[in-house]
Amino acid sequence: MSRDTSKPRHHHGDLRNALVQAGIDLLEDGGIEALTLRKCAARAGVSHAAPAHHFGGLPGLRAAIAEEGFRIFSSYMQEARRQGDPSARGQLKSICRGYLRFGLDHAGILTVIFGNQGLASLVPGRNQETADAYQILREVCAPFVPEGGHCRVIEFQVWSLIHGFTLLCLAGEFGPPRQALETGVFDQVIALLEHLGPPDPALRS
Amino acid sequence: MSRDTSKPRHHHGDLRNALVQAGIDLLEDGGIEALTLRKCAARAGVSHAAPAHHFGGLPGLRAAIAEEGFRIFSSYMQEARRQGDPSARGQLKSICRGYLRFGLDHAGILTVIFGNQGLASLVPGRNQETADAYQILREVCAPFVPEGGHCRVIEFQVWSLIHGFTLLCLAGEFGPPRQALETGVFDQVIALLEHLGPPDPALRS
DNA sequence: ATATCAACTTGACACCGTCAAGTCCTTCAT
DNA sequence: ATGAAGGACTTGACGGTGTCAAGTTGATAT
Repeated sequence: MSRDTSKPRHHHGDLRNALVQAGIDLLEDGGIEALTLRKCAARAGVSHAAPAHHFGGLPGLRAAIAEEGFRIFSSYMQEARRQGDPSARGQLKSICRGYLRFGLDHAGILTVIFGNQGLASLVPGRNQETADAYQILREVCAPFVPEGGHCRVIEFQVWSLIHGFTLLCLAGEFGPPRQALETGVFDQVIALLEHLGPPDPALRS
Repeated sequence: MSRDTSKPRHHHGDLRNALVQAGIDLLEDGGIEALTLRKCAARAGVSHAAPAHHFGGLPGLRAAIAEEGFRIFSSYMQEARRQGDPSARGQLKSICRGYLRFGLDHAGILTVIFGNQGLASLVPGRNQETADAYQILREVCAPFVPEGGHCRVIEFQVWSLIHGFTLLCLAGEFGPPRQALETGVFDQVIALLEHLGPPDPALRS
């Protein structure tokens, strides 16, 4: 027996998650401008002020979506590492490719994650998924850290390069975004990574 | 004899430029969220619908601001090239530094220029200032293009690296943004450029 | 059975972008 | 000089938005 839906129900049960999912759907459909507290509420079938109750306001909703978005991002990174050539360079190339693919697949989520005030302010102290994604970057970069060098430098270099490339692709600066993955432009750009310090011989393919 | 300001004047004379400047001021003060047609109008002392008359709507205002913003960006690039070490690598480092400095000085403008839909859609066919800024990048990258290589590849690599680093700095991913310029982190990151192809001997310092 | 309290609704407010209609002022043809 | 034309700007209205205060519902604890 299904519940009566003709009258407003006051305990949705899982409204918070439903609102986050509704927000992600709006984001994927209409971009960052379409993400609205009231539209989230309407899509979840609740009153217009319900989201504010759970998230405090629009920034809170964005933070919750960023958290979930990072979970998706992390899954892209893990999948990329699984699929990539097992060599150190193959792994690095593959996660860069995964980064770009995530950006093209989920441009709106990327905007929310790294948008405006940045992740740092959205999710103070980070969360598990953030740490997971960054850990993958660390691991894949590790073989390229020169003896006595700072691992952060390599990570920052790789992160900056692929992040910038992804955003400029989305902005259309390199031509039609989808084309970037299919043509060789992407491979040529990350070819710069070939010039990184010599990978650990133990991990060389 | 100054004009009567007690009654609304219907021909401002230079309202379009005044509105763009008001918009830039709003952007610098309160970030991208503070850029509003009505606030622009108020700051310029005109009615709330005046901006729409000149720019068609909010996207049009953003496009006009992006155009002016690119002029500022271009001046940063030119100044950087003037100040940099005259060697090919010194020039490259200096314009990267100029890019980052522009981002830190004018985060809101950077957001408008490369935000969301990207410059490509904002200024179809680009304009002179856009071409100027890109020309500087091309010139500074030229010595690093390997024989028979595609110059676009080097340009895309450099652009991606510095763009990504700037945005991640602004997002706070590398710690307090201002610190990035002062400490050596920035130099370490763009040290990746040291691995670019050998500069033209004629331009080597 | 009753009190408590979180979950959600309702209603209001100010601000926003946009549109239609109106007013002012310049310019240009006569 | 005069009048038509039209651009520059105003006024007023509309629906959508975030946020707040107050109310209502329903599960839970006593």
